[in-house]
Amino acid sequence: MKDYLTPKETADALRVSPITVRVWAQKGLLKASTTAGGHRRFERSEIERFAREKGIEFFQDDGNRVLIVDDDEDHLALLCDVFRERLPECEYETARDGFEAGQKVATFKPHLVLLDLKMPGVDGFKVCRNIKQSPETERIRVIAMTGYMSDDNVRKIRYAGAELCLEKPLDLNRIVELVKSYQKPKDAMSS
Amino acid sequence: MKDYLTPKETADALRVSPITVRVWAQKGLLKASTTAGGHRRFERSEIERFAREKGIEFFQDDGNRVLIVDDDEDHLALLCDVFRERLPECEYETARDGFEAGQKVATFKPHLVLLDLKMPGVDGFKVCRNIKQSPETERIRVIAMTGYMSDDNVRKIRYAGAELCLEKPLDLNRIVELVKSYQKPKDAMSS
DNA sequence: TAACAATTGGGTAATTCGGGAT
DNA sequence: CGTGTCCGAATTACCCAATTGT
Repeated sequence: MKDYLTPKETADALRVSPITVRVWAQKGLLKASTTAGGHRRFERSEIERFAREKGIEFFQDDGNRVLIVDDDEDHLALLCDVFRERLPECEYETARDGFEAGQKVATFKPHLVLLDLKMPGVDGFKVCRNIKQSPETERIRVIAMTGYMSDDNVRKIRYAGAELCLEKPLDLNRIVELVKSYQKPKDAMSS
Repeated sequence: MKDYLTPKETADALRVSPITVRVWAQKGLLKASTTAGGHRRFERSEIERFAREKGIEFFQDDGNRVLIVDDDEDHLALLCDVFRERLPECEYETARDGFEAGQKVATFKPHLVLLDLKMPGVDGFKVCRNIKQSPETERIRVIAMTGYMSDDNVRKIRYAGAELCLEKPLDLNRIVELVKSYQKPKDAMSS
């Protein structure tokens, strides 16, 4: 996912004409960098700031992005393949440890995280808590996956903010249906 | 660390499509060497020259950013305070675990990471390796800190790509001097 | 070595951009 | 305040065979 937008993309995202975006940029309301040829580029974060300030909506959130976090390479590949085939309309990214998960959450901005809890050296609970604690990421849904479905585990992960906890081995049909049901709703009633 | 960039990497750095980079290369605006198969490779210094000549801040590399990674809240606060007082010209961010470290590396884009290796549930070696493996972050310097300065630890962290490894408790004067010495050089004479 | 996905180069056409006056 | 139009220039899309990296 690019971290910058062209003027037209920015205009589409703010539901405004490109000319208006240009004027805003000229007035300095919307900070921009420029390409070598003088065309403007806008940082995603800057547009978010501007939209928040003006109280308008930022419509760049098309597409459903799913981040799969698992330290088992094979398991990761399997999940990816299944999802890509069954839900090709989503984008997928993967992470093998906490660091990667943090990077991908920050750059890929997933709507949904499939989180394996059983990673040696990586605390899945902590990852979940981190996601849910920051205002920037708290709206990301988290589905936990664990091989040890103890009451304690379930309580802890729900407390950490996960939507639900699945037991491994996974019922692939079920999880595909779940992810489908967590896709971004088409009617975004805000009132 | 690679000293050349592919067209796509160059395009990302200059916030432009690969096609545009190709056009620039064809016009001779951007000097490039070619592989045996005819694909272009761009030197980092050449890209910097081009960016400077066109007057674009191609990475807003004004300011020196330091990320401090430590799971000990007190230690973290202490280091932060010391640095803020002794090196007020730098910006500082903190991370308490791998996830946060990933997030901060992606968003804060530090030039230097002070990395504590002794974090339960967080593998500092892995964090270092992650940073050094990705082209986006490989240029970030890493200074490791450990309470257990065994030969094995030192070897491992150097192998993971860290610049050096310090023993805790830290010599604060020394580490301040070190960070100072790792600041962005002011004279980037290219000719 | 073979296979495979992602990237690249080349050329032309289409789109988008910035600026300014309106 | 947001937008349409004109123009020259910058950027990108599209085609497809070849290259690269794993």
